[in-house]
Amino acid sequence: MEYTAIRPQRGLPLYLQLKQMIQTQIASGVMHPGDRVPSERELSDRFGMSRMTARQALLELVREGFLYREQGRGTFVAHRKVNQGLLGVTSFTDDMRARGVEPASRGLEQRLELADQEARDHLELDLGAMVVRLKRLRLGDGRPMALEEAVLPADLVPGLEEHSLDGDFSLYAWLRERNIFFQRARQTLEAVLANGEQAELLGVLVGAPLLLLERQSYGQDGQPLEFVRAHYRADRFKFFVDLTQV
Amino acid sequence: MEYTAIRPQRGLPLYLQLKQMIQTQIASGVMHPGDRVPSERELSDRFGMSRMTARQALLELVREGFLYREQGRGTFVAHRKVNQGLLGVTSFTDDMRARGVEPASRGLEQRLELADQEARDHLELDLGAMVVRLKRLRLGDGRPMALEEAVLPADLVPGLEEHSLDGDFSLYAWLRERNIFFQRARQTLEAVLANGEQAELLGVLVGAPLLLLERQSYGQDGQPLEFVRAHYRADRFKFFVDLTQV
DNA sequence: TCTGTTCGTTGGACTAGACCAGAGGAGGTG
DNA sequence: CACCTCCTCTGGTCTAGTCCAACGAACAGA
Repeated sequence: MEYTAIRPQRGLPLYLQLKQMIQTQIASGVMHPGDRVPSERELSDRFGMSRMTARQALLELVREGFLYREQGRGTFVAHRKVNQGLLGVTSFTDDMRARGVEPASRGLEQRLELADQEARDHLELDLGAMVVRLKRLRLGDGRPMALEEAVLPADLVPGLEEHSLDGDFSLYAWLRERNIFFQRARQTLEAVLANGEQAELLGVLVGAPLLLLERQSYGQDGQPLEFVRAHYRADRFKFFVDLTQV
Repeated sequence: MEYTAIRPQRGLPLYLQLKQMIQTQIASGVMHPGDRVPSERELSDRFGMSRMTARQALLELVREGFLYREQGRGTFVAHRKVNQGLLGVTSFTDDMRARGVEPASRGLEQRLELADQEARDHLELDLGAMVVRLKRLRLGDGRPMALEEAVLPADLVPGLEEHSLDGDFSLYAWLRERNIFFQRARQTLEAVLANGEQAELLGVLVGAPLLLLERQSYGQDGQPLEFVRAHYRADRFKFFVDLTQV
């Protein structure tokens, strides 16, 4: 753990500053899963805060899944990546890997464009705002699994429209590297029938059953970060949702 | 808020005792949604504990969705019932009501029986254990929406096998009244085709698309509480999942 | 070599205070 | 009457300690 000065932001609570510092170190790769985080007493000594304050930062990170604690041993960086940053959803990548299938993607569309009505509604943007639109074909072991279209506010993701979408590119990992985390999401899941374009790209017959997922994700300040619409091949896909009360 | 003595259970942390007391009062109907809970200072005075200890109990209940707080005003009993007790899933009842459809049920099977292999696996039971099996047809505005089969350990739900399943009976409400809460759940969702029995009961053609949901729920001690397998009419059903990082 | 015991470290629980900021009611003033 | 100020209540943050329980390493003895 780096020895950084703490009071960089006046006005922001101490425990939040410490929390963000640790969160950044995990996200940036300074600390790895399994690494021990300094103890409550060590942090409070080092940063000149009381133990309860350091404790509050650690407990929040534990609740959010970034750390885990073992009495008598210490506090450690969590292995599971909180399902790509959001409790409860399993991402395409996670789900595929969990079933021993190698995930990949093929970029279909990728452009910076003027937000249309639907995008403005979902992302709470004003007329004239720009968005980045990504359309990808998701593959599992090389076979088509899903068709996914994501729209993000352009000013939040500069450079995204030029990044390669092929191979094992993960949008969530890309965002995480830039310290953009999801805080909340609203997702719907339903069954629909494949239209011509979808059928062709996914390699099924027109009228085949597809799982349609729509997700609206919000960032840490509550601002909309992305809107996703994905069509999954019903015969090759099953959703897992892990739900925790705490 | 009732003035109950606090140290009824030695060994159990004070803040957990307070938390359980408040939780019980909400579940039992002593306190209603919107009611103000005593302030941190009032609770600490009344029960002879420090403010931080009372605070810990309140904050945990806030995190679990039973209470909400407003700075300068107070702490209140939450209106939303955390989606029938579990963050993230919308229950059949909630989802129907949200769409302005009146939910109802028709009991199909209901019996106390020896747990079969599958039930023992899902509920972590020993050979010879008994389970309660409930099979219901779920209706929305009188029309068939889903076929639901739930299996619960018999010793945890005495009397359930004799309770009427028809009308607006809610299993989760029944459990809540007995202070049985879910703590964790694992759910899968996939698309399947209707077989003969399902098609007849749901009023669709054989081969029609259905959404198959399987859920395994765990109680506050981590013991399995129920296993549910439900088939939803794809044309009439859409799942909502609200996901929160905190 | 194995088997306890001791001891330092960690997280868990708890105390008794402090100051701040937001909400809202009680009064006073125009 | 309408408006403003002040005072009290609330939760939010923070301090500087205490004692306990679990873990594990170092150590001592059979």
